[in-house]
Amino acid sequence: MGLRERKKTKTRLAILDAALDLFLEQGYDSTTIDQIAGSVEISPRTFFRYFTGKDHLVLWFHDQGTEIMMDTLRTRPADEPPFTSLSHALRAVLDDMEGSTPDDAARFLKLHQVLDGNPRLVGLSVGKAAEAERVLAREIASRRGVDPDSDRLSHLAVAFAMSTLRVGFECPRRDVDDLHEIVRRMRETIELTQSLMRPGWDA
Amino acid sequence: MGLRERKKTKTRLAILDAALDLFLEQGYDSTTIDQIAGSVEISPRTFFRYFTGKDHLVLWFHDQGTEIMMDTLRTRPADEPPFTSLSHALRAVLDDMEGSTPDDAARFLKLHQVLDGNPRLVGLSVGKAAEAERVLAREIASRRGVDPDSDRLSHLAVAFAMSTLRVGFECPRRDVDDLHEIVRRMRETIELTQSLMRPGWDA
DNA sequence: GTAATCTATGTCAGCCAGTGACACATGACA
DNA sequence: TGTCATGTGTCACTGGCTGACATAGATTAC
Repeated sequence: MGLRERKKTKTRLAILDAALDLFLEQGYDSTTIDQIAGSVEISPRTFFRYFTGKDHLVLWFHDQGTEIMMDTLRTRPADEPPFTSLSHALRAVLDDMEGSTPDDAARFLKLHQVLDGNPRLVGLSVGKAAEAERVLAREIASRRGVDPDSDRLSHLAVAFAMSTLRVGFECPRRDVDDLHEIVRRMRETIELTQSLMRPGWDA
Repeated sequence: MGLRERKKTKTRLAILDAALDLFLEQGYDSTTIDQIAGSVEISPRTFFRYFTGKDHLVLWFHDQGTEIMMDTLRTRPADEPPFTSLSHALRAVLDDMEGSTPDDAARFLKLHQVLDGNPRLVGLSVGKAAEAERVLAREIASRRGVDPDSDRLSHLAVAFAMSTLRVGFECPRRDVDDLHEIVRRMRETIELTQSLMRPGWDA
């Protein structure tokens, strides 16, 4: 990896860290792009070359998450029941979280805090997830050999899977200072969901 | 109802109709507040006294929907299983839709079209619904006598209910020109969800 | 009917997010 | 070392949104 590349990832992380700290200090809404750019000594214009917008600072992990899920889905056997495949995909995301570096873990915890203090951001995050849902649902539907646009079961399965992850993520409304604790609750929630469904519902 | 009041609702609907038409003509993103305000001959400043922002023009129905759901929930017996109560709440929303005036129905169909052509707006809508979910989940949890902040079953039940409504709403990806058709599919989806769950799962 | 009041609206000035265009500087590579 | 590619800053601009203030219109009391 060349110097250029290294510098870029360094800048990207610097922006992210500065932004998360500012969000925690003074709130998301009252933090301006100018402030963030100022604290890492780049021009505001440059900020937008690293993140598509202010939102992106708080939604970037979706990019990673849906990529992992799609990759996992593709490796699962085609005749596996959809929700089983999805569970594996969910767990792959959680595995990735648990394997992250201490720095990444710290970022994730800060992000969790920021989201926790701002319902509107949670809404944005859910909205972002919904866009991913459509992609996943199409994948599931085509694996099952049904119409990707109108098969309700595929869409429901994906929606339930994402809801599960989300509820697991936000449900401990108290302060959390450990990434593994969060992941543990998300795993628990996956099992809870499985126990709520009729056996073979997604066959 | 005084003259003042009547004039206000008239203006509100005029704004909404003008906006929806503009969105359909030239797209949501390329329509400006100035254009909308101009076409109903009010100042842009006044626009923001009727709608909180451009988003609101496309999310207003959530206000109505969650209000109906909350009202319905409160009238249900306290010992009823949560998802049963929620199903009634969902159906109350659908009943309200079916009972709407032809003008309202037309607005709703236009809205459906606008959303259909813009994934980002769907994301916004889902995000808005997620904010309502929290309120509903707290209501459900307190009815069940459990901690509104940490009871995962309540949150899951609400999340599943809202997912059901959403999938029913968006799943017919083709053109729809009949409100009843949409409502019918949403009802079908509620029943589909019920058939997927383990009997007594929410007891 | 008139006066006092309350409220909806328009005007103005301004902040912040986000984008395109262009010039410049810095790393990559022959 | 020179050439090319790519990242960065500056500038100018659009559009969403808000606060402050003055005014025009509706409401209420007398």
